Amino acid sequence: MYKIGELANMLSVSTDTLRYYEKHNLISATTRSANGYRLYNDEVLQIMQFIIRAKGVGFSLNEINDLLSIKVDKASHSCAEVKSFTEDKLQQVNQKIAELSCFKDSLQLLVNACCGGDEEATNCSILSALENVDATNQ
Amino acid sequence: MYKIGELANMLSVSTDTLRYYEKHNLISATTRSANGYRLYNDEVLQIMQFIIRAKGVGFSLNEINDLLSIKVDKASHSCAEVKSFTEDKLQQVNQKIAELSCFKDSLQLLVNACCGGDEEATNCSILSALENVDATNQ
DNA sequence: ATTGACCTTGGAGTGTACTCAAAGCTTTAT
DNA sequence: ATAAAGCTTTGAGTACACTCCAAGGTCAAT
Repeated sequence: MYKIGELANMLSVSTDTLRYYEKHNLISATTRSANGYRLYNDEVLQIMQFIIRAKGVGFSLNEINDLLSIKVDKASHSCAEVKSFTEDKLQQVNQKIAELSCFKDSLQLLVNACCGGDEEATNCSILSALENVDATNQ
Repeated sequence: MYKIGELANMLSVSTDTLRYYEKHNLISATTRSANGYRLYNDEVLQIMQFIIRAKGVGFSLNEINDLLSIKVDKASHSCAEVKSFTEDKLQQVNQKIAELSCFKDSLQLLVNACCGGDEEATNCSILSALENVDATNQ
């Protein structure tokens, strides 16, 4: 079990951030010690890693909350709802991947163009590089 | 040339947003009409599309500004700097793609598990699905 | 000529996601 | 035993990215 400072350290976030996420129901302390200190187990560590990743790719804390609340439960009456919600998110993720692939290709073009050929710099900005990528990729 | 309302409409953003981006040097009006109205050409449209995409995958306006300012210029003395900056961004993008791929696989697992097999729901949350994906993908 | 939809600027207000400070209790180290 | 570091809560402050409002000028249609 980790104290809040230990967990914060492992994740490179502040203790304030962990308390903020608790307040907004993204995580909760596994238990409290006799003196009232928050104690966390590895599951919370894992959830936090998920949250940090999801934030990094542009999901808001609300959206992350939605993602975390996805439960495929045999007994659930709302299985169809869960499925359609998850499918929506899947499509969002696919869209993000497609956009990032465009970025990647254009950045790669820039890297290749720069300092590569001495004589010609065919792409002089990320926009002109994107133009090339857009043209060939779609 | 488009007036601000026309451009905003094409992009599904507000005119306030366009003025906000101008104030923060992400875009600028191509010219002004005699009466002081902002007028935009297709280049600005393209830049805005880039900004919207980049925002969608988690880049801040400051980072987007950095991306937009990448210029591979034969005459530039800082070609090496540009190259290394671009390579850094490329790595960031690759990282984001890798994380999204994890998300994608785990969401796909959830979609498949839900309402698919009548008897078994092997993955009951995005976290347990992610566990499976992490284990097999890395 | 006047109504309504559009544009201008400047400045205030909002939501999200932290971040810091105050006042006080607990633990660890010297 | 005392100081430093770490924990608690509550509440205020900050940065980012808009979003809205006020006061006024412009344009197209009736």
